[in-house]
Amino acid sequence: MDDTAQQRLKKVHDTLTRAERQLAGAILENYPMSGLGSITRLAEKAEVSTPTVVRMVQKLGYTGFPEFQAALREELEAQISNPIDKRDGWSNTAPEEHLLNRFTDAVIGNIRQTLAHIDPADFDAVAALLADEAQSVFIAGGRITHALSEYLHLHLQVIRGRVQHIPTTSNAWPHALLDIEPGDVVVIYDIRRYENSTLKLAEMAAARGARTVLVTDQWQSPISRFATYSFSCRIEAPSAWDSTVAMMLLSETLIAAVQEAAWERTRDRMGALEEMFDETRVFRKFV
Amino acid sequence: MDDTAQQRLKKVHDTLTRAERQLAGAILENYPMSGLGSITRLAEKAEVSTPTVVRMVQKLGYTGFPEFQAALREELEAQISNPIDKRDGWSNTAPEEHLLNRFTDAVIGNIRQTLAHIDPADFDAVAALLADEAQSVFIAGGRITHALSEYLHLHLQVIRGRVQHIPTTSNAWPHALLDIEPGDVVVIYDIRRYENSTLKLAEMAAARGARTVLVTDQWQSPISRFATYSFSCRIEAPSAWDSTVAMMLLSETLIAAVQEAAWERTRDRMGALEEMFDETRVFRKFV
DNA sequence: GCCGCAATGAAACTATGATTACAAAATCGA
DNA sequence: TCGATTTTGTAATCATAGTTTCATTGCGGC
Repeated sequence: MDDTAQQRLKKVHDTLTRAERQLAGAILENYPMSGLGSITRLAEKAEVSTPTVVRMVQKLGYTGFPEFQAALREELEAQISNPIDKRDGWSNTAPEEHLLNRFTDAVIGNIRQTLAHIDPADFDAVAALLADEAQSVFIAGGRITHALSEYLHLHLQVIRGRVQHIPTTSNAWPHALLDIEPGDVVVIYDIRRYENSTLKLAEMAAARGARTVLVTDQWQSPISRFATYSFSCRIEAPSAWDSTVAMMLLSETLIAAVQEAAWERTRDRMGALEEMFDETRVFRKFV
Repeated sequence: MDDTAQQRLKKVHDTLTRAERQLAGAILENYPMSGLGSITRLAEKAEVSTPTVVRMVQKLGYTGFPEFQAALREELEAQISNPIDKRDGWSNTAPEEHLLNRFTDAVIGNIRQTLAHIDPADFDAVAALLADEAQSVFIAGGRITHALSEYLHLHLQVIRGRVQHIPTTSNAWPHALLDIEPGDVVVIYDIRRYENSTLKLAEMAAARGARTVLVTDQWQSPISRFATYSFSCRIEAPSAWDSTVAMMLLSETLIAAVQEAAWERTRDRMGALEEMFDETRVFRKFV
């Protein structure tokens, strides 16, 4: 039982209570610095009471806070005096070459590249477009990107009305086109291998006078010819498949921007949604 | 006058008295650790009295020992914190405070924290579990996480057979339980607000002898009580909603790991899938 | 050698930190 | 839904850390 405090924290993590977990999280957040101040500051930072801190460090096996703190200091000292410990990886418990670290490296690279290529003006313009209830919004995704399109749709639905999801994976999508009017916005996710149906959809939407927002990969879907706005995201990963994390990030950031632009409305709609959830909970109980 | 304590110590070194120099030497001896204990221990170690310590740190420009100590902590933190954090701005064309940069900052932080909490051994164990076709795999997600669960399901389907998706948002999920047998694996995504139906599902799956893999947020879904393996991901973001990017990253990394573990099979299945796509493309043309 | 000044630590004091006891709140199980 | 149990924070208590006061010591000049 002479593990590091970090190891002990993880080991007992499951047996901890809510407040204690919250505290454990705060300690691990910038370990081990946060544990070096007074018990009061640590408690404040974790938004728990000081007795909770005492109780938790005792669960960890220390006699009290000072002993815990002394242990932290020792660990820290060992860490600094040992220059070999570079802390390069993302998971410091896994070796550098572990897939967790390799994959994360690649994804962070993707994010960096993606952000570097996005024009903030375009981003803002698209956010404004999606926030404006004057036109309808249609969201379409392909086989892989279906999850993303669904995710965007789910959130936009809360923010505004007149949002429709078009899954191009089924063959019912042409029906959705009937509702598209000039000026409407069509958001399309399309990464390799680019699908025929999605291209067709973009083409027909453009023909009907819709404005198209394309979220694609770095090689650019053929749809970009029809697109009013186009964002290319890096999707490379050490895997047989591509990584859509960067696209997810862009989508979430868009959602946040749209929500910010239409906050009054969003708040009202969220409130109404909450109420409906509360009502339906009665039904859930019978399931 | 905002040098480091070390610089200040050297600067005023000549103007110090005998006992103070002795103290300064002790502090510099293993800087900055020795300054992080109590004033008493530092005084003892330097073989001077505590008032001497107070007087000297005041000569250094601090109001008192606590302020001096806080300065040391800050220096130390800056020293050990990961340089990747220090990046100013992800999109160099957008201002620092643009949502694109703020959101990405938060997400990168989430990823780091998430990775720090994941036990590589657990990760490997889950990957092996999901790669093994001996047992069936069931994947369930809630309202927000439905997209993630669908994404995982889509990919696992290519890698292996006997994978089933359970959308807990519909009320048909209890039917899926009929197929669960002891030893089967149930992957559940659950973030706040934790849903009753998902909890119920986990409970019933556990009762049927299934092994549960939980992907949850840092506050931990109540399901963790039933879970064989549990991964907590940071989901905080400057938005009215949470960010599931870290969960997406974990999911993709899992997919990559499973695919690697069962590469022969995956390759065959991917090939067969390609063929089917080629055939069905004929149908698409008529759409 | 004596005086005076600066330096220093002992001790008293104050403030803050850590712990404990207990009651309120939340959660759980029937 | 209600009672029992656990969790959690408030407030009181205790301990230690930090500061200040002041007497003692050491040192240089007269």
